[in-house]
Amino acid sequence: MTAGRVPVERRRRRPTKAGTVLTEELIVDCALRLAGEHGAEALSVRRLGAALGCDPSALYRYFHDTDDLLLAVADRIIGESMEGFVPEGDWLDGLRAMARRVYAGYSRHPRIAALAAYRVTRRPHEFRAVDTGIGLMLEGGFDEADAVRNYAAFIDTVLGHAALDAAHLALAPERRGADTRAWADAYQALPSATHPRLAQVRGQLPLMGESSFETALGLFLAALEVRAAGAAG
Amino acid sequence: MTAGRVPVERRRRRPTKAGTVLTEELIVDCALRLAGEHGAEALSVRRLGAALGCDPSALYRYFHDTDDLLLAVADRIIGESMEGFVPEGDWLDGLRAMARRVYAGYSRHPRIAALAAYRVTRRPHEFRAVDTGIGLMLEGGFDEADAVRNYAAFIDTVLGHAALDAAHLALAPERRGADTRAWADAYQALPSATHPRLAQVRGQLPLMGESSFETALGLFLAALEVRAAGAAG
DNA sequence: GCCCTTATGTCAACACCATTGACGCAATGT
DNA sequence: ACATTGCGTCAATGGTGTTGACATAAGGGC
Repeated sequence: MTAGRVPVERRRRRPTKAGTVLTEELIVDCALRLAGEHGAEALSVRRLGAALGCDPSALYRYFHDTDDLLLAVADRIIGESMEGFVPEGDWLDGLRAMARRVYAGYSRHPRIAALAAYRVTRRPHEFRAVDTGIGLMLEGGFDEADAVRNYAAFIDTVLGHAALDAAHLALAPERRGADTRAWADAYQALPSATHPRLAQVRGQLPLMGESSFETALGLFLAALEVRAAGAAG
Repeated sequence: MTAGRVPVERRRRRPTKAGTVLTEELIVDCALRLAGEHGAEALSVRRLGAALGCDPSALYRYFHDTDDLLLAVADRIIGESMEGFVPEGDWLDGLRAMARRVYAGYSRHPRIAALAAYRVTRRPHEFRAVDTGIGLMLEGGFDEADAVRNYAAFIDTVLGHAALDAAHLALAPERRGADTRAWADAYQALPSATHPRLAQVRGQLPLMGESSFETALGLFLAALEVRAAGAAG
C-alpha cells in the first residue's frame, strides 16, 4: 500500500504466520545475518521474508523500499563500529582509532559495505560518529571550515578504502581468487619490453593484492599532523 | 551455450537481424553510451541487446557473463582516462595529473564507476596505467617494495574517492538530493546539547556535501613527498 | 561452384528479483 | 461487545541474468 515506513509508535503487533513478531530492529538483524552467511546476493526481499517467516511484502510496512532498508543496516554497522568508543591519547591517536574501527566494522560485513559505505544514512549512529570525528579535528587546532573539510577527506578516505576492500572480500570466491592472482599471474607475465617498470618490480607485485588501508591511513594522518602544526604555528 | 568469450581470432561474422555486425568493441561502446544516457539500471543484457539490435543472449558469445562485460567496460574507461598521458614536471606532478585523469575518467561514467572502480580488470589499459604509476613512484626514489606499496595506497585512495563520488552522482536524482540536503537539513537540526561539535561547526556543514577528492589528494601527496625525502636522505 | 563445418545469432524457458493493490484478520481503545 | 485500523497475506506485474537447443549463413577445401 505504498504507505512506507511507519513513523510513529506502532501499536498493533500481529505475529506472522510463523509466529514471530516483526520489528524494524529484528529485520535489520536478520538482514545483517543473512548477508553475512550467504552472499549479498542472498539479501533479497524474498529471502529476507523467508528467513523471518513472513510474506516478503510485509517488509514494506517497515521500510519504504530496499534502499531505505540498506541505509538502516548501514547505520547499524556504524553503531556497532563506534560502540563504546572513547578517544584516548591525542587527537591523531583518536582519528587513527576511529578509522580502524570504521574500517573493521565495514570489513565485518563486506557484502553490505560494498553497497552502503558511500551512503549518507541520516540516522542516529552516523550523527554521533560525525560529531565525534569533527570534534577530534577541532582538537587538532583546525578552524571550523578546515575541521569540516579535513573530516570529510578523512572519512571519505577511510570509507573509500573500506568499500574497496569490502567489495573485494564480497566477490564470489572464484572471482576474488582471480582478482588476487592477477598480480601474481597476469602481471608477472608482461614482458619488460612493453612494461619495463612492472618487470622491474615483478617480485614485489603480490603486495598489490593486499590491503593498502594502513599505508594510506598512515600517510593521511602524517600529512594532517604537518598541516595542524602549520595552522597552530 | 556457455562457451564464453571466444579467445582466438573470430572468423565467421554473421550480421544480426537488424543488420549490424557485433564486435566486442561495439558492445562496450554501446554499454558505455547506454549507461551514460539512461541510468546504470538501464545497463541490462536485454536493453543492451535491444540497443544493438540483437538477441540478448548473443552477448554471451562475446563475454562470459555480465561481470566480464563490466571489466571490459572498466578497462575502456581506464584507457580513455590515460590516453596520451605523458608525465610532465617531477614525479609528484605526474602522480597528481594521473590521479586527476583517473578521477575524471570515472566521474565521466559514474554509473559504471560505482560498480567497477574497485575491480582489477586484468586488461591492457590497466597494465599500462599501473606500469606508468609505479614508474613515477620509482622516480620518487622509493625502493621497489615501497614503490609498489605506495602505488597501491595511491591508486586505492584515488579509486576509493572516485567510487564514492561516482556512487553519489549515480544515485537517482531524488535520492542524491536527499543525501546532499542531509548536511543542510538533518544535520543542522541536531541540538547542541547532544551533538555539541556538530552544532559548533553548523555553518560549515554544507562543505560535507562537496567532494573531498582534492583535499585528500593534496594531503596524500604531501605525505608522500615527506617520505620520499626521508628515503633519499 | 559445391559441400561441410562451425561460428554465432535466435528462440524459449527457468528461476529469480522489487514492488504494489486488494483483502481480511485480529489486536486495541472505547 | 464493537468499531477501527495496523499490518500480515495473496496474487499479479514487469523486470532481471543465464542456459540449451536450434537454425542459418559464412568460409575453406576441393
